[in-house]
Amino acid sequence: MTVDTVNSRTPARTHYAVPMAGSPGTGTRVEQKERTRRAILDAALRLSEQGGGLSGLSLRQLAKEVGVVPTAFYRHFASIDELGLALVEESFESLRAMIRDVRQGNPQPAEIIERSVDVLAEHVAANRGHFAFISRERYSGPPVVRDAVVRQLELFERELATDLARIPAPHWSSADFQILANLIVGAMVNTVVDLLEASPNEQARLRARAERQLRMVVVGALRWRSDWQD
Amino acid sequence: MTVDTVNSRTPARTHYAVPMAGSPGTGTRVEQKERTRRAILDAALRLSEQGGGLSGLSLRQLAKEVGVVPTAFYRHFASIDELGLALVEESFESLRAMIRDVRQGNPQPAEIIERSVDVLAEHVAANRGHFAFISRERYSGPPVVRDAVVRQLELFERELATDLARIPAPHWSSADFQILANLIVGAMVNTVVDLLEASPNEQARLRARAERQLRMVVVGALRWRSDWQD
DNA sequence: ATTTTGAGTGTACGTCCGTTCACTGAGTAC
DNA sequence: GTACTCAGTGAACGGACGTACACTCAAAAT
Repeated sequence: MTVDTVNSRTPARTHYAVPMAGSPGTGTRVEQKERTRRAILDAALRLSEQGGGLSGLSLRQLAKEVGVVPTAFYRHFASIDELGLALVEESFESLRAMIRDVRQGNPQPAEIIERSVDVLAEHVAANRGHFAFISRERYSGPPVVRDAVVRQLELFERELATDLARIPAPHWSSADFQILANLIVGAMVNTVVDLLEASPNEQARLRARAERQLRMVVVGALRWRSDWQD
Repeated sequence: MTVDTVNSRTPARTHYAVPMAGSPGTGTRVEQKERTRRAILDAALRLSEQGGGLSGLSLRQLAKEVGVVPTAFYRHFASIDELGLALVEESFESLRAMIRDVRQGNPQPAEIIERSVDVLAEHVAANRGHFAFISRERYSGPPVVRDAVVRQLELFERELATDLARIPAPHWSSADFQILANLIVGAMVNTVVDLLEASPNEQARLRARAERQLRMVVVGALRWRSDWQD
């Protein structure tokens, strides 16, 4: 019986004991753990983009993709919700890297729209997973994750509003900047969603569309007086 | 054995044979079928709003909510996808009723924005389920349903573009109207999403925001010349 | 009065799910 | 060199899922 148990388990080791793809066993224990954690995060992004979002993701499916037994998941996250929160964090880090990228280089007002859209398109292409995650889980997704995304997006919107407040607009209240920021963020999120499932030449069209929309909005904003109505 | 079978099945009839809530058995057979169909559609809207969207909806859950045995579902729809398509149809019927409601009465350009937003808010409040369904399944949701929603939304956008094309704007191309319509529809869908989970006094703020955004966009549009750039 | 129809019933199946538990064994601290 | 730690294993559970199948029994058709 003892022999039986040993025999039935030993071969499994050759399949599982070194679970990660690519460069397997190298490194210390914490490095190995981090590597598995990354593999889980990546697999979760990949699978939830194909399947029905994060809520439609199963532990077993995820574990199989990573090359690990289902229960091993719990060594890294207490639940799928917590995994989701980590992905929110990561995805918005992507987004903040993007605006940092926009800012650095040139604050010339004339080019800023074109440059913003270019950087947006680049970052969306380079970080599909993160942007798809944000725009998807914003509406579907486990309530906790959904709330986290919405909160981060509101934060981002407020930051944009304070940025916008530096443009010279005599008759504007701070509420007006907030409203304008909401409009712009909404339009850009819509652009991202469309970009994510567009062929390369459609992407060019979408970039042109985004630029024109931003220009329209900015032109409207410059002519706007908050005391016109209401 | 035969007796056993009969005995074990007979009592169930008293629970299920007249399944619908409210006014149960009245009417012809086709009326009764229609009543069950409606109950399924309503329950699907209700449950998918609480749970994880239409993709997170289970046949058994749905059947229990309706007060019917799971397999009875197949008398009305071949699959959940097909049920989803019926809901898309119904939801966009709601939306078209809304724009009909905007049009009738007054085409005064000065009031049209205020009236549009008012009607939007009313219809969203009156048809929560439909509007929530559209904005949710647009991104999550079974691929077939998702595609149907996206297609209908594009259609709606094109209709708005032709409506807009009647405003006097000398330097506009038809592509410009399309782009403007996209911007407006996007902003309104965002408004709907926010309205759906807002308290009554927040709803007033959101209506004011939507009005201002529309005004900003329209002001920008009127000053726009498509030959400015690109 | 009879047959036919079909919405709804109830059982049973195989599959996947999340989570528990005791375990192994290589890397680490002592 | 020994003891400890802990990422990963694998079996087992109870429950929910979709769907098949044969059935019932009033309403509709004849």
